[in-house]
Amino acid sequence: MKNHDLHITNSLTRKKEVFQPIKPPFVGLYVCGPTVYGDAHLGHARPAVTFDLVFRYLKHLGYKVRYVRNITDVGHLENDADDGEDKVAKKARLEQLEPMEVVQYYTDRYHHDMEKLNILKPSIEPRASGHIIEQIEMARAILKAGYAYEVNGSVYFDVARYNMDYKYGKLSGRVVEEMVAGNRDLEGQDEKRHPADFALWKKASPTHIMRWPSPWGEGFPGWHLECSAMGAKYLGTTFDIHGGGMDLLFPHHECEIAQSNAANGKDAVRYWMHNNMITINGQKMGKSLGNFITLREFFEGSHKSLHQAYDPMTIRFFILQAHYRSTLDFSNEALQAAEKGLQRLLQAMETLERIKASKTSSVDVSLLEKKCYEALNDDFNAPVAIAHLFDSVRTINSVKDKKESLSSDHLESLRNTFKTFVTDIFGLSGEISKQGEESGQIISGLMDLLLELRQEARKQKDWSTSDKIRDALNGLNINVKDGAEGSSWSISGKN
RNA sequence: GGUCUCGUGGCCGAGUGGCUAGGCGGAGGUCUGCAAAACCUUUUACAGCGGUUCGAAUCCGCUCGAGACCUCCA
Repeated sequence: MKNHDLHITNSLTRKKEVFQPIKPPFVGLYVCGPTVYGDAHLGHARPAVTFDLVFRYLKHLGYKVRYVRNITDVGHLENDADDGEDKVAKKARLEQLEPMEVVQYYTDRYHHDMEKLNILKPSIEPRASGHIIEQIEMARAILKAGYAYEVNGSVYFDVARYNMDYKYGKLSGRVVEEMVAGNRDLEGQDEKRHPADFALWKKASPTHIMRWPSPWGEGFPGWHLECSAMGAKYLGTTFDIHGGGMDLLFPHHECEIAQSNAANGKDAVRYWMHNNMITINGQKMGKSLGNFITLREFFEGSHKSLHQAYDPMTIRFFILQAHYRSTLDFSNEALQAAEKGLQRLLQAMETLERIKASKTSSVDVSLLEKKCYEALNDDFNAPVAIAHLFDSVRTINSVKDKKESLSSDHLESLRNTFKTFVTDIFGLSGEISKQGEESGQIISGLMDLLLELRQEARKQKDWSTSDKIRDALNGLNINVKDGAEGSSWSISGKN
């Protein structure tokens, strides 16, 4: 285990707290995954990248992390009214598919997008529909404890009753008494005793497709219950970190807290982490607003708002350049800036492999590693760590230009630090390495040959031949750069 | 209406009492057969008003503006 002084902003206290796992070296991390009834959009990439960073960094520090990210495939209703339709079931009805076909289709596509973004797979990826029994058991426990009631085959959480023994609303700062007045009128809430009550189990109407037997008749679980049930099953009744988007803070996470306390008599989560939203024209990118752009559309450039296609790594870097608790505003300009910046960073890493050590160093690079750790220990401040790395990029390029020098110790230290942070922790990788060992080797071999031929032409001042090679490669999005030490090349972004 | 967050230079974004983050863009220069890249210099900041302080972008108050949640949303 590395020595560290990791601080995490806990949404529950709204303060930065020292991170102390319950049972080191183990860490339990639960993150709310997607409801699989549509393609993932840019907004979905935010928690994925954020908690991928958390996962990677905790592992890097030496923790044994069990990372659970669920797939919601049942119980997520269009709205809170009794006639609210299940999101998955609705999609299935519209497309005339079996609900599980919808689930499988979008789960596969989600995985594909996540892989492109170089998101590590979670340790466990449980589905809500695979844990009906656990959810029924939890609902029973809550009923038995007296914090829920049954009406017509549905089970509702009794918020008012719960609030007498615990404090409902401590995460979102809501007060139960005040929630009645502010609540909008929703039809079909007759069964609930209090507007703030929420379903643990819903009776299935005769036409409802997704249904399971339960002590209360055929039905399906409420949305909030799955996370509580699956978190407890795989991470224990108390675990370290629970993450998700800020928009889930209320009611979803508030309900989770209540369910866990009601069922187990204690809080399930030590540290609540919430990533902020991605905005577009200053407004939240979201499904209901219809202003979202899917990740596939970004990768292909196939959305009318996009001026070009964006590499998944550009998206990843774009997200890492902002702190996870800040909103991040999308625009083509901002993404293009991220694309250029990432190229500069990755190019410097390649340069780092090529430059040769001197006897002495003219610059001090020993502090870089320390500064990067300090940044990440401060609530995973990736943008600050990246800024430090960019400072070293300038140094690296100056060494390449023979304006500065590095000793072999310093050079080695820089290489290690860049690999650790850029590759391992930030999960950023260049195009070439992703193409597989074999084809990558072939390409670099071919490029060496081409550049050698071009160099010979240049020696003989045969500019037409040398420019022809360069222009043709340019046409393939390969940039040729002539330096003092010969020429180098890189693959540029797609246009 | 309630709860909360935010307003930083052309753009994206760190910072949260004194030491002008960083990236992208613009301008000038060095290098180069040309180009690209790189390097150097440079440009425009902390919404407004008041207060606390030796000192505020940073703390407090007010005003204006934007957003999130209160229904599903990452």
